[in-house]
Amino acid sequence: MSDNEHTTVRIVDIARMAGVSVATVDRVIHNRGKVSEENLARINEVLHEVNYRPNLIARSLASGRQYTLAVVMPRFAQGEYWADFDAGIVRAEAEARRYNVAVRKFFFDQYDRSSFEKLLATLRGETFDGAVLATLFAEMVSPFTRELDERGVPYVFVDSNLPGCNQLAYFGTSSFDAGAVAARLLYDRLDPGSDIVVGRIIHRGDAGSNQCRSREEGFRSYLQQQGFRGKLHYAALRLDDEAYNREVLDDLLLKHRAIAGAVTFNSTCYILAGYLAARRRTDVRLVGYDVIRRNGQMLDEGVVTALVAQRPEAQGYRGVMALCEWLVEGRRPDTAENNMPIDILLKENIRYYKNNLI
Amino acid sequence: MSDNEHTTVRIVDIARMAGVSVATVDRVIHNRGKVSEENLARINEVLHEVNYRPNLIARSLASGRQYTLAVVMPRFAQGEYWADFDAGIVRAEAEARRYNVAVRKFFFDQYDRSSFEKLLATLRGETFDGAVLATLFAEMVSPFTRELDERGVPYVFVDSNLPGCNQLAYFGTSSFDAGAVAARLLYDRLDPGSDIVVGRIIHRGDAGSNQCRSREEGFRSYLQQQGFRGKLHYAALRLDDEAYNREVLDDLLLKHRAIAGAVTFNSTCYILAGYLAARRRTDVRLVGYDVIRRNGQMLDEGVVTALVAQRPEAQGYRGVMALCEWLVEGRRPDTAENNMPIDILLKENIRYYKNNLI
DNA sequence: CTGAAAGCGCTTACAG
DNA sequence: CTGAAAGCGCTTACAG
Repeated sequence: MSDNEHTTVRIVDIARMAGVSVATVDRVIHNRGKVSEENLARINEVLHEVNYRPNLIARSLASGRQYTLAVVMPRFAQGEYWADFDAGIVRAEAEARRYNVAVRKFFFDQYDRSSFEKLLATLRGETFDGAVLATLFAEMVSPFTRELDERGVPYVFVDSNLPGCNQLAYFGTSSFDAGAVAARLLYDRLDPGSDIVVGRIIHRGDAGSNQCRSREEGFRSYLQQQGFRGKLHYAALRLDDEAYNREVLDDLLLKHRAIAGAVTFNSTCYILAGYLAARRRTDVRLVGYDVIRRNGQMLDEGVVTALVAQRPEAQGYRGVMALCEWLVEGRRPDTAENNMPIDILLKENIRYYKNNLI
Repeated sequence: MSDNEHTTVRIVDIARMAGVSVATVDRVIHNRGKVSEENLARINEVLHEVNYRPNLIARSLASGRQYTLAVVMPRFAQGEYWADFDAGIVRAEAEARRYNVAVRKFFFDQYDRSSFEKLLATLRGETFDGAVLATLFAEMVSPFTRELDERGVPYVFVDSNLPGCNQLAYFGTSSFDAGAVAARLLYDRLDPGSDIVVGRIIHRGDAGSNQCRSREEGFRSYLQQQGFRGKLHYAALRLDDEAYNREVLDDLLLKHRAIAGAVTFNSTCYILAGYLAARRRTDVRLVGYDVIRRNGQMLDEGVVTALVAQRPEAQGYRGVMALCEWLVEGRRPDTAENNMPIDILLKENIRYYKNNLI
């Protein structure tokens, strides 16, 4: 049928078939306009006929186009939740580099909404071709995405999803269902009449993330369905004040003798765990979120019954790669809402969870 | 320091710095020999000095080198365990294509060792640049790897690891610990004195995979540690013979009234589940392996208490990608033994597990 | 609106 | 042992 020994169809082949030059074919492929109607039609026809697939490697090499991605995420210390997310970003970065995609990270303080406000101001002065946005401060993220829409900058959400925005994709768990999972894990080990402590970290200017709120809703909803008859008691704890926390918890546990369960809806369950271990309250079952180092230790030691986790590395990795594929190849993610697996960690399987990176 | 406006150092830059041509630099980079001692030394020095990083995209485009990977795996029907593994292969294939790496699949019948024998004979007549080997028939895989070693063909193991081979890497779970996880999940819901049924599928010429053996060891070891006082009863079941299975199980459950738990060590726990559902034996807790469709359904319906899973897609994906990176970039995997996460699925979190691909 | 030509960074014969 | 030159498939000025 042809004297062409190439198995893959190249632009020159298209050009020859359509009787034009490669430059014209290129214009059509990239919708750059400036092509006569008839050439446009003919070239498109050929393109379809041979099912043309561009060689992305050649494209990348030739174009020399550099993309920059902004990753907007909480500042973190080693061993904290967002460090795992960052590990995913680092992996994606290495891969994206091959396609001339660079990653710039922008940090805010997750416990200080004004820091996020300031960061947004900074972002307004920066240029980038795509953004990965951690949605902790939902009320501020939403309006900011309008600006990105206007600038024509695509963005991806991670951590928790936001309705009414034009996100290219979302990577994270269903917070509501993650709440139900925690409830199941705790309730499996509880009498229906037991009470439960809910540990909460109080921060300056932090009304609690919407993720935590959704988790709690899911948690309560599950208990209700199962006929839970006990009560939930809130313990307002502090991040680095062991003595204070001890006092609060001593008080609470003394007052409510029916307490046999405990839960936190963010990654700080090691605080409650530390207390229970110190007081030798092996009668209280504790369930929390995220496999950060200190939580993992407490699970290992048997103080924590179970952890619910959300693959932060995968969220980071896939967030970056989704933008990368969109920019470089013009390929949209198969699914916009990627509700990722809700992982369950027990003493018996936690040691392998670090090998979690995709 | 330089009038060169390039931020990345290219081969021409190296050549200029060393006072040679690009061809000579290329020879040094690829150890092709035929370079004088002094040039070799000088070029290597420059290479180190500037920390040269080749542009892989350009390399790939220029070399046109095609690699072929052989994936040796069980034949499967839709909805079966190896279909999930295959999904990972397919994803990796799409990615590897960009680097001129092609994938060829070679199938055997996992329940028929002679089929594997035949396949190995076929493989001896085929040429490929790397292989992903599912190690179900361990006794035959080991000697075959000697041949691959001689041919200089790198290989990766999946499913279960084999000692004493030169595998580039292994991707799979620790079968022993996966056994302990199943035991924990079952025992959590059992009285220490209850008996347990172990469901086993009997095949022609199949002595049982070493993966199942290891899982059972881990399972027993956990129970022993926890002070389990009941007995394990084996039920020899058939793949597609419901009537037969019913008879066997009716018999067993009648004889041993203490049975309150059940387990299978391969992916066929839906068989036991089907029986329990039909007989309305809600008093028997069942734990099994792998989120194949029929198992997932039974978990959803509450017949199965928990499933233990091993990320087959990730195993396939990472197996291919590891070989890809080794061949194209000469980069070895960070770790040779990649014991992947052991996942726990309950009714409450299974619906998100399909979004498991990396 | 169109095409010839140079170039992306590397590899590969080929001639010496 | 060495280097000049062509080419991988695509993009990008540039001249018309």
